[in-house]
Amino acid sequence: MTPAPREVRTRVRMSAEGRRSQILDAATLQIADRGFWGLTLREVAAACGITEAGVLHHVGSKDGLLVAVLEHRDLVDNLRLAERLGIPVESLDDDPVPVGLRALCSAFMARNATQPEIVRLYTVLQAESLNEGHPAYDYFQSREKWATELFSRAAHTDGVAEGDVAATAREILAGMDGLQLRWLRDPEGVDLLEMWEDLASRILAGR
Amino acid sequence: MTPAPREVRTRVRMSAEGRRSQILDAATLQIADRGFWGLTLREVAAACGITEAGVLHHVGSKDGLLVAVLEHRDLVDNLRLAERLGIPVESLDDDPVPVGLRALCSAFMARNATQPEIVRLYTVLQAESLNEGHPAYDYFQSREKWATELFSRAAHTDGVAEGDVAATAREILAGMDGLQLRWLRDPEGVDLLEMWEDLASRILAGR
DNA sequence: GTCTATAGGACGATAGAC
DNA sequence: GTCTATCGTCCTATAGAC
Repeated sequence: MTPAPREVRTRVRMSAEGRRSQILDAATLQIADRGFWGLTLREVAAACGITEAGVLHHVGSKDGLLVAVLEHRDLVDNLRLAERLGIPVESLDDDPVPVGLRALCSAFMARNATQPEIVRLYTVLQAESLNEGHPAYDYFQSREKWATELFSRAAHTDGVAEGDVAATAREILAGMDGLQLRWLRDPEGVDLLEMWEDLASRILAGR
Repeated sequence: MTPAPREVRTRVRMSAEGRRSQILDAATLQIADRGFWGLTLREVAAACGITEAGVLHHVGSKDGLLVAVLEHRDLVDNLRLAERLGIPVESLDDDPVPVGLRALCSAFMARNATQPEIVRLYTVLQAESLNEGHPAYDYFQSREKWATELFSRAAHTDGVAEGDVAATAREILAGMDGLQLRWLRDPEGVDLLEMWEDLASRILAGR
């Protein structure tokens, strides 16, 4: 018997940037599937056609991979949101925000409806990171604060009564998360945007 | 130097029932902290003062442990809910339900407010199990169905317009999940029941 | 009912060659 | 920039003694 010839797979050569973004994409999917504790460098490496050492070269550590994924999402998703609103990204941080609460909400949900995998990523990590020991604990604490303030500013722009602003923002964020959960569990059976518009009307009625 | 005497720890003898319930309690806390993928038999065993083999003797496998935890919660939590409503557990399955929607919701949330660790358990598993490969996928699919039907029947009892029943139930469940998430992230900063009563009023206004 | 012992992998990470 | 090789650890599960 002649020994099977050592298979020399032609590996794809990539630029550092290209490889890194391929790694982030693979990790994003796997975190959405199994959360951070279920993420393995091995599977990410396999999906990219390189070794675990290769992955670590680009992101440093498993924690570093998570951070990189979240930073990348912040960048991309804020851009997509601003695009839908027809405003520059930076003005999301302006006070007052150049857009009303209802328009902001709709843009948010319309964007999310186009990327279920990303919504699932956030849903899983948001729950997992309720524990202080989770590497994304701080990230999600400040993300919640950021979102609350953004929606509060938009509520203010819309003329919602002063005392109601914080509660309104909280109810909106809560409703979004809850509806998205149901949409992810049964994407065919429910229409995210239709559910949202109905709930939003009720939350905002009379304020 | 005399060698340190071999420490013979007096192990606590327990009945099978007692040990099993100790195991379920320990697993409940760890799943709430790290989800199913982060759960390890080692830590559960350590918390109970026995070995991994000891844990497996009682629950068969890691999957079996998760199932046992969820079945135990169903039993206990439904009892606590029925108690608050002043009805027997079985009548939760009656049609019509002997209780109105608003009362059902309030009892639900009042019970949950007393057990944050359990709420966290469900929050984490509900997100993790969005993936079909998760051992609790089926459980949460049927739990969602069960809850939707329960709240729909209560809505019907309350006289909510026929066409609105399903949407109402969905919005209520979504709102509960979303508010609980915020409460778990900042238990001191927000009042779960106060937030809920305000949101519930808005969801139910005019139906 | 719980133990010891162990199998048999999977995991994250590092060092150093190419 | 990616590899091979390896370390040391953690993991679930089984077999069989006590």
